[in-house]
Amino acid sequence: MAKATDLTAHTHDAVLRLSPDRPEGVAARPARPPRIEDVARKAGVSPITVSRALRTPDMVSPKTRDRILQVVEATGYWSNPHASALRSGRSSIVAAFVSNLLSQQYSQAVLACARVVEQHGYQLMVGQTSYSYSRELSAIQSLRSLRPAAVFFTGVIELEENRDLLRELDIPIVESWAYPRDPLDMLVGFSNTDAGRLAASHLVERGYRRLAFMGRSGGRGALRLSGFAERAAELGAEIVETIRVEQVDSVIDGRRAYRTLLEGGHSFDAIFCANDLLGLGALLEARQQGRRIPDDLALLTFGDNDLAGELSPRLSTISFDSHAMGTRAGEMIVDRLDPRSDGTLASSLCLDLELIPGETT
Amino acid sequence: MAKATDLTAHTHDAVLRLSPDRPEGVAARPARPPRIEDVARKAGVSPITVSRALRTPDMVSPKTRDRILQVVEATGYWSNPHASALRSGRSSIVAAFVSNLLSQQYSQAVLACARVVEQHGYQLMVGQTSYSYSRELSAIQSLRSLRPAAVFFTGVIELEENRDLLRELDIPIVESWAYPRDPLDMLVGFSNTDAGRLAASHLVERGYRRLAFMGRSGGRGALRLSGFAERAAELGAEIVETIRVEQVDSVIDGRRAYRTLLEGGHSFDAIFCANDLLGLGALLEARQQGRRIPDDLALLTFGDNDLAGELSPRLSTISFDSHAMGTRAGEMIVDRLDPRSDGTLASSLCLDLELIPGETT
DNA sequence: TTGTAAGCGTTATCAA
DNA sequence: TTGATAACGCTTACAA
Repeated sequence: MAKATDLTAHTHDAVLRLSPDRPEGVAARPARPPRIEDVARKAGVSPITVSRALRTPDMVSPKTRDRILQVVEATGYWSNPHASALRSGRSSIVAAFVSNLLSQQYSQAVLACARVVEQHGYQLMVGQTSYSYSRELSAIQSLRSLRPAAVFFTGVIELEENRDLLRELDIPIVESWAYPRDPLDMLVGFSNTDAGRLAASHLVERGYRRLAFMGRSGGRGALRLSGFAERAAELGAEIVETIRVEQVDSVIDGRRAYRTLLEGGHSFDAIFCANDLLGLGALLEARQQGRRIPDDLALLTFGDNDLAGELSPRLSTISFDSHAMGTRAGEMIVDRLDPRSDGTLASSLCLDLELIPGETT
Repeated sequence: MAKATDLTAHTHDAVLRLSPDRPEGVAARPARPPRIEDVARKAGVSPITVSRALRTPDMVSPKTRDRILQVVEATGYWSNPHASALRSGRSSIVAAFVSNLLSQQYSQAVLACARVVEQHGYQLMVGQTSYSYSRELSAIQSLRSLRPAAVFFTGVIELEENRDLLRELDIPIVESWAYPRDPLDMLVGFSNTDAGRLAASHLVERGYRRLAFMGRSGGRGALRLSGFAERAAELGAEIVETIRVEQVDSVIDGRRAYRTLLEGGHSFDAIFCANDLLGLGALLEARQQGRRIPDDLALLTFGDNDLAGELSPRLSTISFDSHAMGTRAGEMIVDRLDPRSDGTLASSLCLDLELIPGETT
């Protein structure tokens, strides 16, 4: 790939420099940001009143409040989140932990969540847990002193010890991407078991009987497989081979999984790929190897990947709305954190799965 | 897409619950995390010595240090980042701002950067600026009181006022994704102008003369276009049409751009797509419309998207290593923050671009 | 090498 | 409705 070097000549980019109209004589902002005390002095009140004007405006008289807000505006005051967090024991940070930052689905959910919480004055801090219990533990450890306002996981916490630690944080927690019976706190999920069942139903309905499965070996992959196997058995179809993959970072993993599947030597007429990149990779590899799809081989994938519907043939897929998932998670969080909330927002939600038939089944 | 509902029955996921071997009689951890004072008391030293043992181990005698670290381990102590940041005026947060969180390239760079800084005890906070000056401003505003240890931008800061604000933070700043003459501080970039020039050279060399361009209308898109136009003119090729797109979120935008291009009515034999999703979309749309590639139409794209090389036909592309970019950015940051650094690490780097010929030119 | 004292900027608590 | 005071947990500055 690209190497760094100073030997080759590179053309400098003629980057646009926009100079705003800055009034004459206005000095550059001071290096030290204004403190609450500066605002208080200029508004002729005490610091605590400024704090109240910003945090609980109802407790300050409209006249005083307006004067303060004017000074805040003029000085560009922004409260120091560290001081605030230290004193109050609660920060304005919402922590989000993603199993894999490179996966578009997780990013999408996190981004949607960020949009919602940012509108309510919180900031999203993203971390990665890499599907690992130890990474999960150190992530949670750091939360203990970070004291975020809330946490959002793109997954559920399995390790009992980590669950205990999280409960002790005593903050809103949103788990997602599955539909367990006993979430830690709040949940925006979908049923992975149903995803597998739906896959088997669809494939059998289309006449396929010799089924293969490929998916991640971890938690949700296993759930999808169990639903798939269960339903296939009910319908009298056979699962001839199961390919488990440790980590999926790119379509290349899907190509590899497909080749591994072939090496098994079993004959199969359909594959359920319980991960979007695996599905994409399998499709590309199978086509390249000259398999006619879906005549020689049917492919059904799982995941909210917009590329599935764009390829030709369009990939049949079981999908859910990861953007909505993040939005709902954000809404649950800000609702729980809002003292004026009436508490009627559901704290557990199971999103529907949608089978989007393409041209591969 | 998927709707949320409570009407449909969903199968609960039988989520694995792992119970670790926890020694009998050991109480659950206290809800209040241990403070430095707790550690100090147990180790028989003063709090400041604990602080030094963790932050500047060389200043503490090995014997004392070991005793302290043992207590730290036993108690699960983790310093309160807010208190630390408040007192020292510097937090362990590295802020990263991405133009578009959904773009794989940016995520990849940010993730790589996160890996590096996390190994040095920093935590990455991700924000999005959405290619907008006002979002950029509010992002920078929040940095003033967050006092992060450093900032990483997947882009360069154009607005002079925002540049001033950033300079006043007086922390390491890494800009990227371009090669301006005057970076704010540190830089890991590549030349967008050269990317455009390289594209024109390649297409003309392959015999194409009637060229079209599609790209984002913003800063880097404009730079790629200018290099492309410049070089095309030098080589006597004509740019028959230019499609500018405001925002690119998915391959669908590329499909749309291609259709817009057709509506122009000009004839062209090659397109340079200065954005990977535009290129992917254009390829899919052109193929669907029955264009033979590259006989009827050549396609060259720009961007570090691993899918380009996986499709058939493989997309010819001008690529750079976004992962390396993030890694370098992280290395620059930790080097600058490390008091023991000898300061020999280059603070500006221009990555090479690589033309990867596929089957579309 | 270790310790003492003070303070970072905010907000909880109590008082007016 | 507003204010005085103290404290959140850590690290700087200085002293021993």
